[in-house]
Amino acid sequence: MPARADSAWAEHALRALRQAGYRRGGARTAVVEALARHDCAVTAIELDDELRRRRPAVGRASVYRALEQLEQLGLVQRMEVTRGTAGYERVEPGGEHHHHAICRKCGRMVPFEDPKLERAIARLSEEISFEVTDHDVVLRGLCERCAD
Amino acid sequence: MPARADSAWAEHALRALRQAGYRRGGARTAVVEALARHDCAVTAIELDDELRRRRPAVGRASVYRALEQLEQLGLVQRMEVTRGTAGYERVEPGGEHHHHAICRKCGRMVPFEDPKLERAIARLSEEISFEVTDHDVVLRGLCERCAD
DNA sequence: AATCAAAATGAGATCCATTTTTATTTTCTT
DNA sequence: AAGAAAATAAAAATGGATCTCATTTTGATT
Ligand SMILES: [Mn+2]
Ligand SMILES: [Mn+2]
Ligand SMILES: [Zn+2]
Ligand SMILES: [Zn+2]
Repeated sequence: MPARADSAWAEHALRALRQAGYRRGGARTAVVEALARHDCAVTAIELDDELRRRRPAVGRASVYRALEQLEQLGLVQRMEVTRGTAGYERVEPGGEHHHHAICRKCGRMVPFEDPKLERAIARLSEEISFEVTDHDVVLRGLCERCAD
Repeated sequence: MPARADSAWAEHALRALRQAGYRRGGARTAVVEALARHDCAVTAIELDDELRRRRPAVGRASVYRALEQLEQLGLVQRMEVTRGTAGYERVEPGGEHHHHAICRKCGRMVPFEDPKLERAIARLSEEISFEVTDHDVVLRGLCERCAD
């Protein structure tokens, strides 16, 4: 499960960025810290709203840029949360991660993890003629509240 | 595996549409037939390109409209094929379906199916407090050709 | 076959998340 | 401190998707 306000992840991410040759920069750091505060997927727009009002303000382009770099380094995971908009959430260094069940009615997102599922995916990844590095599983349906 | 040029699916879809109360219409029928011709995901833009040049031409809006209706009825499955663009492919009435491995470099999409994976998902769907009706699995990485 | 309300359609306008551009500021090495 | 490279922000551009609305088609009813 995602730990709330994971500052350990923030440090991990900042370290990895430096390691990858990126210089330190205020905007990118702000994005990392914001991501560390969220325990599930956030959209770039939401992050932009949070960071726009800062002193100094963080630009929208910088948010997208940082997210892309972080995704590239495997520090965040990108997924489509609603039609046409992507959500981002941090990836824990240990490799532990979760997937999501998304309510088609209200949009609520419920995270889950399942070792059996992961095992099936791991096995499958070996079998197919494809060098699999990531995977994504989305369950869709109705959440508790919306189920008639 | 997806059967090539599945006209049985087209008839099935057309029947389901009528059944759902839709009148018959040239544009929608053209979209159904186009989908039947593709054995893996196609984007709305690709369908639009195919159908625009017809006599009479099918409008972009009609393509999107038909796709949404078909998805609503569970006749097609929507998925994000590349950043920001959705792909659609037919859903076989029997419930058999496949998932995709997508190359992050060249975009190639390789379909696969795996009973063990499906079983893991089915079990999981029972366990969580969510009325799961659909699922989607995407493996990402490098295809044979692009793997260094 | 003629009528007509409802449904379907297509062209273009519009929306909006994301990307690109560009001028300016910051970082960091020398 | 100086300079080259990297980072940033604001604005413009892009492009897939959606909306609008005038026109055409459908299918039930006469
Ligand atoms: Mn997993
Ligand atoms: Mn499946
Ligand atoms: Zn819900
Ligand atoms: Zn490839």
